[in-house]
Order: sequence, then structure tokens, then C-alpha cells
Amino acid sequence: MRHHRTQWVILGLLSHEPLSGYDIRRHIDESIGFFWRESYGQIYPVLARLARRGLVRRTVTAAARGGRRRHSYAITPAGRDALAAWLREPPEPEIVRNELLLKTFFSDALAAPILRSHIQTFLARQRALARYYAHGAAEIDAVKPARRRRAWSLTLRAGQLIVAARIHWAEEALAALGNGRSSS
Amino acid sequence: MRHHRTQWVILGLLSHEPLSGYDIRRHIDESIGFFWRESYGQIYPVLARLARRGLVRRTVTAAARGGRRRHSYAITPAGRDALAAWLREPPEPEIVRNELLLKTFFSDALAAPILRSHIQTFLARQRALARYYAHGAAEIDAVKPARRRRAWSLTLRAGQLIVAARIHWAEEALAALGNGRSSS
DNA sequence: TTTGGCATGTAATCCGTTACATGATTAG
DNA sequence: CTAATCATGTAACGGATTACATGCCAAA
Repeated sequence: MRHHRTQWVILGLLSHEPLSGYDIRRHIDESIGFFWRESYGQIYPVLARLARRGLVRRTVTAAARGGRRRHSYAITPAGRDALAAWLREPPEPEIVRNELLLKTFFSDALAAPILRSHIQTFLARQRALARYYAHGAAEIDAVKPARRRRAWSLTLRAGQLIVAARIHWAEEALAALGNGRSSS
Repeated sequence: MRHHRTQWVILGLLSHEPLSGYDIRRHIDESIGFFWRESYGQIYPVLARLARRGLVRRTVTAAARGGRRRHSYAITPAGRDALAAWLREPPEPEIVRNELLLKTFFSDALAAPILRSHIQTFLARQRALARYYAHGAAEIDAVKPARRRRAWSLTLRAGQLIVAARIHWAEEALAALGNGRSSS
């Protein structure tokens, strides 16, 4: 059980409120998608396992909006303990695989206009993210419960700073590559 | 064959010079470890597969320094073509899993001093990296072949900017958490 | 003589995505 | 009627790490 990191996101989210598998997926995409992602094929089995181990409790309710029965999961006291214990452990350093940087690193075998266009695509995505985060800042004070504000703002700030750095890099790189006179 | 990204790092490195599996691992750790990592259990099988497909050629030489026979791999023209084709394709967005940010995000269930110490550890690592990159900048002009300089400096710059942003975040976060009066 | 660095490889295992299968409700 | 959205789940596959197995040479 060296990793199994999926369970911790799930327990973390359930520590705020009961959610369905579907909800969990949406919450991840919407709030921490910047640094974490999960698929249904991972969420549902893990949820079932957590239930078997008594870390979450399942309730079958009727569908809220939209069809089909709905399984709502709530964290148990044992679940909270497990989560707290995990939070206390020193986090493992992130391992990344950044294809854009890999292509950049090998770009001596790549025509400059193509590298430029890779970076332009990246830049556009990062700018969109930056705009998204700009809204986020205002939302915190408005909608988030008081005890969650610190965590939210720290996380959001990380997103903002990293994205700003990526934009900075991309702009600099484009300038160094002779900003798009020959292409597009 | 949706992913199989390991082969591209290997072909990329071999496009600069012939290397052994062991060398490849070392090169990755030393130059692009910041955004890419590979294990032997991945490198050797992929190397064998690339050889079967004629993208690299294997030569068994005597050991250079230190014991045992040594398998040196060189890229073939077909290998260069395949690499070039991959470089031209738009890179897929990176998928990250950042445990520190996850713990930060759920830190309302975590005592502040512990979060602080997680961030302090992270900060120390990032500062070490920053020092390492500071040297790298000087190295580029000195030792890297001319046609690789642009790629090197772009990649290095990415590392510097990202690490600077992470340091910025960590310092800010520590300040917000009430900088370590109670612990060590 | 033991440790560390050079060096290659396989097996077990698991983490995770993708694709598939199903199904109800509501809005257009 | 059809598309979108809510919703749950499994199966197949593959990507990747970890642990294990082996072995030689040089320096301390």
C-alpha cells in the first residue's frame, strides 16, 4: 500500500461534506484540478473499498436532480482519523512528466516555428487559467466557510504564482524564438 | 500506444550521443530530473523494444570504468525520423499530482505547525534546486555544444522561474501561517 | 574485505485510464 | 425526439515503480 493516493483525496473531500462518486469527480475537476485528477474507474472502486473498511458510510438516496439512484458517501470518525494521520505525514515530492518541457529540451531537432506554436498553445491555456483564478480570489471570501478560507487561499495562491511563472516563461521563450513573424 | 512516453526521452537523449541504459538514467536525473523521471525497470525493456524495431542499434562494448560488459545504444536514421515526428505533435498537457498542495488544501483538518513544517521541508528543497540552477546557467556557455544552447537555456529558464515561484509561494505561506515561533 | 559505483536485467504488482455497459430525467 | 446531465459501475489494458537477482572492478 505504498501509494493509493486516491483514497486521500476522497476522504479529504468527504471531510467537508457527504458526496457521491459523481460529485467527487466534479469537485476535483473544479477546485483542485490544477494539481490533481481522478477518473471514475478509480473513484468508484476506492469508494467501495473505503466503505468495506469502515472509513466511509454509504447511503442510497433517490436522485436529487436527474435520473437514477444516488449513492451518497459520508466520512466516519475512523475515516477522519485516517485522514488526519495521513495529513501529518511528510508529503512525497511530486513527480511530474512535462511533455512541453521535454520537447523544448530536445528542440534542437525541431523547427523553431513548431516549438513556438507548442508554446503558444500552452500560453493560451495558462492565460485562461490565470483569468479563472482571478475570479477565485473574490469567491473565497464570499462563499467558502470561514474555517476553510485559509486552506483555500493558500492553494489558490499556489495556482496563481505557478501559472504566472509559466506565463512569464512562455512569453520570454517566444521572444527568444523570434516572436511569430513567419507563422500563422 | 496512447502513451509510451518513455521511448521519446530515450530517443531524444540518444539523438545527442550513444548511451547505455545506465547512462540514460543518469542523464535524466542530472539534466531533466526537474520535469521527468524514469526507472531502470522501464528503460531496459523499452531499449530492447526500440532495438527490435530498428530505431536504435545496440553495440556490446567492454566496460569503460567499473566492471561488467556494457551495452551502448545509438539512434538510427529511422529513430531520428520517429523522434522528429513526435516532437512536431502538440504536447499533451501535463498531469500532476502534488501531495503538498493536496495536504494544504485539506489543512483545515491539520495543525498549523505541521503544515508549516511540510512547507519548510519543501522550501529547503526548492532553495537547493535554485542554487543548483544558478550554476547551470554558467555551465551552458561553457560546456554545451552550440546547437544545443538554445534548448538548454529555455529549459533551464523554465526550471528557474518555476522554482522561484514555488519559493515565493512557500515563503508567503509560512508568513501567513505565523512564521515558526513555536517549532524548531 | 567490504563498500560503492558501474552495469544489466526480470518479476511482481499496482496504479490509473479508457472504453464499455446501463439507465433515468429534464430541457430544448 | 434528442441531447445533455446526472449517475454508477466493470473490464481490459497498459504504464510505471519496486524489489529482486546478478556481477565485476576499484578504492578505502
